[in-house]
Amino acid sequence: MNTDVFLCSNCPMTRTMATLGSKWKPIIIYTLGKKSVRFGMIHAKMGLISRKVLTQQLVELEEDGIVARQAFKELPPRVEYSLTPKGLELLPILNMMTKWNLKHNPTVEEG
Amino acid sequence: MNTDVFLCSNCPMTRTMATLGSKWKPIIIYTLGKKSVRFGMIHAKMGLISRKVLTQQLVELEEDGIVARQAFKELPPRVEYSLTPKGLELLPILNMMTKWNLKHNPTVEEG
DNA sequence: GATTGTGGTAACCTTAAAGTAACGATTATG
DNA sequence: CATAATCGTTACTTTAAGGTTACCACAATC
Repeated sequence: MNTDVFLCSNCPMTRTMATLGSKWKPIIIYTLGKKSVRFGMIHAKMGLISRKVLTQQLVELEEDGIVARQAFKELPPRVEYSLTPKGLELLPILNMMTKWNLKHNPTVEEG
Repeated sequence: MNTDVFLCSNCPMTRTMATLGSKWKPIIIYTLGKKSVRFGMIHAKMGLISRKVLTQQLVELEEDGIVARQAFKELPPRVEYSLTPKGLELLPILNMMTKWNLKHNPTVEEG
């Protein structure tokens, strides 16, 4: 019988979850999709996220090479975010998660 | 231009992340794989998780229909956990996440 | 009658993530 | 010189997740 202990710190799945597994990151990635989107527009689309947290998450996503940030030297400032190739490759995974959920969870109507 | 606000509460991806996106759940699912595994064995394999948290996560996974719990009427007690069909369908998704990470993140050797 | 093995539970504490509210920089506009 | 627009930052508070320790039930064994 296999009794090897699973080593979290070195597990690619755990690292992926550590990268994506926050409340907002998957939604940010989905919101960006294949487009380049301004900070204010991301914020508006996501509705309830605070600007502080959105900034934080975007910085982390950029550090992880998932999102690219492009700042234009204009005033008032304009900053656009888009997915890198690495980030784009997450879209099919997020899509599978969506399909899995739709298949197994009957849609809940609230309110 | 599309300015629709994204509704998190009704988003299948967000619901999926809410279901899976904890520190331990993906590892539990991966540890179970296609087998039926005793509580103590899961705990031993996962190394650092506390029994309290493991119990908690297993209860939630069972409530979400991802894991099945089978208690044998023996003493000392024996309880085995396994993935339901719904849970088994997560394995390829977790696998894609693993592949994505291995492709993009050079393995880090620590210690 | 003390010890072992198994799958838990209960009470409490710590830490990490997220939320809130106010402010900063810069230029154009009125 | 006050206001608006845009993308932030800073300091502080709240909330949720996870961790720690000790305990319980029950039968078999010594």
